[in-house]
Amino acid sequence: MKSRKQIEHLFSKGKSFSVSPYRIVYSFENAVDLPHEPGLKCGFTVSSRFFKKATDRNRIKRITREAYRVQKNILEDKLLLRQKALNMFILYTGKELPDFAMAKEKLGLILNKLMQQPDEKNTSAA
RNA sequence: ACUGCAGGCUGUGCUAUCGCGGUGUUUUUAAUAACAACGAGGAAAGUCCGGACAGCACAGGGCAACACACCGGUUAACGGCCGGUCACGCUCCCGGGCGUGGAGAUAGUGCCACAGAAAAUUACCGUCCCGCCGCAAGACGGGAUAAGGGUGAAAAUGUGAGGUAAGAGCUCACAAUCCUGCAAAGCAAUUUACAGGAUGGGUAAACCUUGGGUGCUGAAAUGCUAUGUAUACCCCGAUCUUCUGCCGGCCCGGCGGAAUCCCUGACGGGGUAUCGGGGAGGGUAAGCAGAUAGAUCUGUUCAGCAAUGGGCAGGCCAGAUAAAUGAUAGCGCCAGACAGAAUCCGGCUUACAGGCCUGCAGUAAAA
Repeated sequence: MKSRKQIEHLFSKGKSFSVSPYRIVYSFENAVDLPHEPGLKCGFTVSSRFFKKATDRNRIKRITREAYRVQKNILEDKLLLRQKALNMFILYTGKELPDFAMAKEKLGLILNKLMQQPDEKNTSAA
């Protein structure tokens, strides 16, 4: 996610949940622009309140981004199947530096949880 | 070889797979895809100085504010750097090395804790003289005195002699510091020498004085494009779509008459502009420029003690905009410190595991 407007919209209107050191803000949209592309946009952020050094924040974002990249294709397939777009933001709320194995495990849990969210939304909207 | 000091350099490497950023080439209508090379630092940090660049302001001068202050050089500039000079301190193998500092305290005002009599026209003790009382010791009163005591970070330049009632730079000799003049050396700071004068506590990161200097704001600067309320509103100017009479100080005003244009089937009703400039408000949060070829980098050579500068040859070396360097596996070692570009440079300051190099000194061994 790169657009300031989309991010502001996401944080004001989106839903959220937490998985231990992470907090996820997400919002499903109707995929109208590109029906053959998975409309999955994601951003990452770390609070400078807990990590004052820029190197530490970069490290956390890189590890999280890599853990997301390795596992994201299952979510893309599911979105393509349902013709939905998903905007999401992943915030790191922990206070200690994570390692990659832990980040991979947690991102797996997060993606699984997101896979089940579209059903809920469709039923509630209907 | 080890130790210490000083200075400089470096600061995980390779292979494979997957992935990220802009660029180039090819492909595609385009999106895109494939391939290629490149892709954080010595401090990118703190944002402390100085510039470039941009916008605004700007006759000249003054006031205020701010920082600067031995001399010369260097530079785009600097409070940086280099070289020199003086004072003080530390070290020393006594040649030197290192550190700190440098307009003015003799323009003026203020301040100097505690202690001490007194912190700048100093009299507590002491010393001396006079008066008075007393046999005397001495007490009291008046004066002189900065030699001695004690306090302090600091006490009126130090030593000796003369001098005196006792003393005092009061006088003299030597020494110290400062000022003035002058000679020699040096671009200069300054050094050396001579003559005359003075004896004055410290503090200017207290106010202040002197000198030369500084416009203000920062890339969220700034310029352009697109979208759009919008044929909106207000003001000004020009052209014009009107002509004419009366009222009114004037008018784009009011009343009357005549004519014309547009919309509407018509009565009727409505409209009557265009262009340029400005004001006030709203919307968008997109793109491009700024923005990465430069006080540039590498090598070499010349000038210079050096900082630095010139010449020649070659190179192009991050450019994002929620913001790119990661993951996995293997090998290697001392097991990877401090730490992440955001307009760009020159410095300063601070942080930093380990490794390497140079110089000096010491110790030990060998020749």
